[in-house]
Amino acid sequence: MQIGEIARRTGLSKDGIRHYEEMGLIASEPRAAGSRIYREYEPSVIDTIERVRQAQSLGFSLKEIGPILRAYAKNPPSREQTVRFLEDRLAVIRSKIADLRGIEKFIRNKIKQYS
Amino acid sequence: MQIGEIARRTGLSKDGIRHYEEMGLIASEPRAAGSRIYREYEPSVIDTIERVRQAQSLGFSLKEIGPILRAYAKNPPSREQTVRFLEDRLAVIRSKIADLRGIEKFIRNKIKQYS
DNA sequence: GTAGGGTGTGGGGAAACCCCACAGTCAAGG
DNA sequence: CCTTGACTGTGGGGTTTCCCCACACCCTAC
Repeated sequence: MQIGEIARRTGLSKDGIRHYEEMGLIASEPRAAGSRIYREYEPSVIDTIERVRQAQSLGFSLKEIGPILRAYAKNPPSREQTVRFLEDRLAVIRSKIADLRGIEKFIRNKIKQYS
Repeated sequence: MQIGEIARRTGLSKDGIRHYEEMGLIASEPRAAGSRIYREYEPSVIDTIERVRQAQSLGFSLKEIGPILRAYAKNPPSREQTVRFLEDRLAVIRSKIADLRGIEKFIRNKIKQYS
């Protein structure tokens, strides 16, 4: 598969895909085309990209996701590990929510003052 | 006041202060020192920096904050304008909260699945 | 006069891409 | 056979909010 199709199927731009590849999140087989080299992807990278996006939505950076993907591929974590992991993330998300709630409250108070 | 004192009083690093200045958020009087020029700040920039930080916490980028500061200095907005403005921000914050809640729910479901 | 603190500029880096230009590849159509 | 159009590659710059050097100069105190 060429980069364009991966892009269409994942919604991630070509630049984004190349970026993921540079970051070591996905891999391609170089295919010679005249004097040039084109990237040839296996369809499975689509799944990988989707997993990456999920991990991102959990608040991980791409740099963190690389090791995670690799660890996962080598030996999928136990249920317990997974649960612990998810609970950690839950805590992170909740603290972000708490921060935003603080801001929300701040704004509401301001509005009260002004109206 | 020199940059170091501003930094100490605001918690913003010297680099950060120079950055704010480049962005046009604060100003300094150049003061000659031998063959060099040092920045000399008025104490009021401390307040300005604090206002900038507040605006940031409301979700504004530095680029947006410049015009806001200037507009505010020229003619402070009416109560109505202020309220409308704050309500907009409130909406933004709330939608961010909603996004995070979605993620929270997602993680909670995952945890249920696994445990 | 030298040490120690402050300050200046310039440059590189981080995050996760976007966007543009220029150029080569390839298949279809005339 | 050649052109056209869609696709791809690389290289470079830009975004945002600073951080972190390195090197050099300023000034004060001892």
